[in-house]
Amino acid sequence: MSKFKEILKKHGLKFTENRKVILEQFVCNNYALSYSEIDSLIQKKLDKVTVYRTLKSFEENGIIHQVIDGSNQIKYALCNSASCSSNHHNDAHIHFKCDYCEKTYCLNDIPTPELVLPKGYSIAKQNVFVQGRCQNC
Amino acid sequence: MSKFKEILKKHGLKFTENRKVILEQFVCNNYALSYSEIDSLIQKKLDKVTVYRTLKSFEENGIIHQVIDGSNQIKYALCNSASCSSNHHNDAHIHFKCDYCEKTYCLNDIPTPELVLPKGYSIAKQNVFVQGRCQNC
DNA sequence: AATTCAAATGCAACGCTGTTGCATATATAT
DNA sequence: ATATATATGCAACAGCGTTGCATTTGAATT
Repeated sequence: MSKFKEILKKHGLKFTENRKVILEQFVCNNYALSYSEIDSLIQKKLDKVTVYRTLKSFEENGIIHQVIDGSNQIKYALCNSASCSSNHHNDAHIHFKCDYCEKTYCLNDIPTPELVLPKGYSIAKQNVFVQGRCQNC
Repeated sequence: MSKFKEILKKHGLKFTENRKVILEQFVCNNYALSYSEIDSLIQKKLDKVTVYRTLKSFEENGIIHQVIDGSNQIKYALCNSASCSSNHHNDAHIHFKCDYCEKTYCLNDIPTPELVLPKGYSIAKQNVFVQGRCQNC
């Protein structure tokens, strides 16, 4: 069984050519992707509805997670396979957006810091992203 | 001189009725506002181009700063008057988005934490926002 | 108070993001 | 080979944010 088929199966998704093509982009690129980036990267021309729905089902099944980087587009990146499964995400790491190459990377090894908020606030989720210059720029 | 006129003057902007109306929303609401929220809050019907351009000039002149809260809309909140001026923002505090009332607040007293990144990354700006339940919900 | 001029505003038009409803195609289990 | 649930594509739509251009207006000057 191909690598991509395996990943899809493991997360309870049918294998289709379109899903393979989209998943491949996440596996082969180590930065967060938006719809428009995926559309540019792939050869096969997919309807945008297909892409958006595929992204949503990947997210719901623990394959990818949303990455917020202030771009006003929804971006996604591969989950750290160990920690995420269907309907239970665990992506509490920092994201880094490079101001030069404009790519946003998961820093999977850097957890989000512990914060203390004023009385009355309860924390459900933390989002930390850092802008600056990346290793390659 | 009215309060609003004073603020605008101090930041080098002409006083206009439209600017007054928009600035008023930021002064009277202690949470971050998007274009559509401003449009709903104000009585006078303004062209959206005017609102967007006003927001941009407020930002450029140190009156408001962008607030990223994963909503995929540009939001802004008043700057802490002490620390921001034209073309020099200093808003390194945490933002809190309430999952219940869906408002995003500046926690001006909670600075963004110090982070240590892997070799090769340099930090220009940090963005931290926390989701959860706010004081009022 | 009238004049002037740069700056602010409004309008029209546009491109992009993301979504919904519905008809058709396809992966997989039988 | 067949059946069926699901994936896909198409059409249409609503909202965000921007640009170009013509008009209006704030405020400085006379």
